[in-house]
Amino acid sequence: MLDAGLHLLADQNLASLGVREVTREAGLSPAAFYRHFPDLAALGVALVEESLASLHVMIRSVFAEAGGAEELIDRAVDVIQRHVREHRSHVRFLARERHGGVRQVREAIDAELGRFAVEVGSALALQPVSRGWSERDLRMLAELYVDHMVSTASAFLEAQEADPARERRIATTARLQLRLISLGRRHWQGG
Amino acid sequence: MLDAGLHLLADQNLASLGVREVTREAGLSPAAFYRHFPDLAALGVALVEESLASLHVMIRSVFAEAGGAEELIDRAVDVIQRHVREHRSHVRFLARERHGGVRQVREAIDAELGRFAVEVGSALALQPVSRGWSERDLRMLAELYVDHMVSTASAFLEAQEADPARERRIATTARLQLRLISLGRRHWQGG
DNA sequence: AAGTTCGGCAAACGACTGTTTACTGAATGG
DNA sequence: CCATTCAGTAAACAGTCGTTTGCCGAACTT
Repeated sequence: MLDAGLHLLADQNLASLGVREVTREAGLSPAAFYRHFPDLAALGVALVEESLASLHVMIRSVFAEAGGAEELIDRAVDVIQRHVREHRSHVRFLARERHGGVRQVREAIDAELGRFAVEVGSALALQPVSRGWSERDLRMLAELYVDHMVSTASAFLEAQEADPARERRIATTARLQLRLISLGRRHWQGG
Repeated sequence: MLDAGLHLLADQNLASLGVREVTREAGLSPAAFYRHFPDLAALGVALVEESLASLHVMIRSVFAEAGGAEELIDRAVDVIQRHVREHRSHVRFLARERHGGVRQVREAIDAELGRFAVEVGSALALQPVSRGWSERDLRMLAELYVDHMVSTASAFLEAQEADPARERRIATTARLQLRLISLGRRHWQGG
């Protein structure tokens, strides 16, 4: 049933989804829906959880093996690109509902994205480059990285309908941007 | 009628909006809608145009008077914050429909955001700091700024429901991030 | 003054909606 | 082996929906 919903949300958004629509897609009767969810909002929240499970795995795989700044950047962009490719529907759902019409879902996504920033922050704190950085500056940097990741993922999402050239352009741009940020990081001295 | 739509889209998204709903809000009969738009998508596109008109004015006001990097950063964040405050509905609409369920609207927003990046790029090219920058690097930087602006505006949007403390925190973070980017810019040498 | 466009209305069409109810068979557990 | 939970069904409820049609007054145009 989650799969049915996700499939329908490919070109629709949660607020315009119908109970009957979902059950029809799933091959069930309308009443069956209420056996599993009270609301469509509840189904949305369930989809958020499903979508974000893989995200934390993803970030850890970036910082898993150490390496210079360049390798880290390349690996990060690669991981984002692959993640969008392999979890297209989930990523699209998150992008769409992040500012969508259903508050519960919006808040669930934002909360999870916040936890994500904290996780990135801890990983950054362990890098030698961050020696002497204040808590506040570290959090600011983590948020910058997360926002950048979100933007990049969105860009991949729109491109990745069989347009490899545009896809490569996005990857190149993302790498350059990360390199510029990394440069700013090395010359940072206090806020 | 545009106003009625915009008002309803405060807690809904375009795909779930109904013709009857809009006309009811506008105090007209359902049939009246079709005198002005063939579709609800058409109404959406009209709203996009209305929403983005003020954006170009806004950016020009940032670069209007010159000044050091610091003044520019402060002014940019100020302008974004004020813009979100004064055009709340329009900004919310853009954020919501940028990845929303109606393709025509999505594409209209993306196209306009692209033109926006070009405009920022030209402005950046005029700054002394950009001497020796390649076309590609300039565009990359412009996109980074635009993405950052979008993220910041979204953050303001969620906060600005009578939560001034969180609002200040966002402004501070945005300024720090821009300062870090500016730092990376000064030390950039070719891609 | 005559004609035409413009923006509005009420009414009607069938199709689709969310949700509740009462019922059924299969699995589970004591 | 009997009771209970689980996951499903069909049918019905009163609404709402998008869209078309025919009609009407006011405002321009010529």
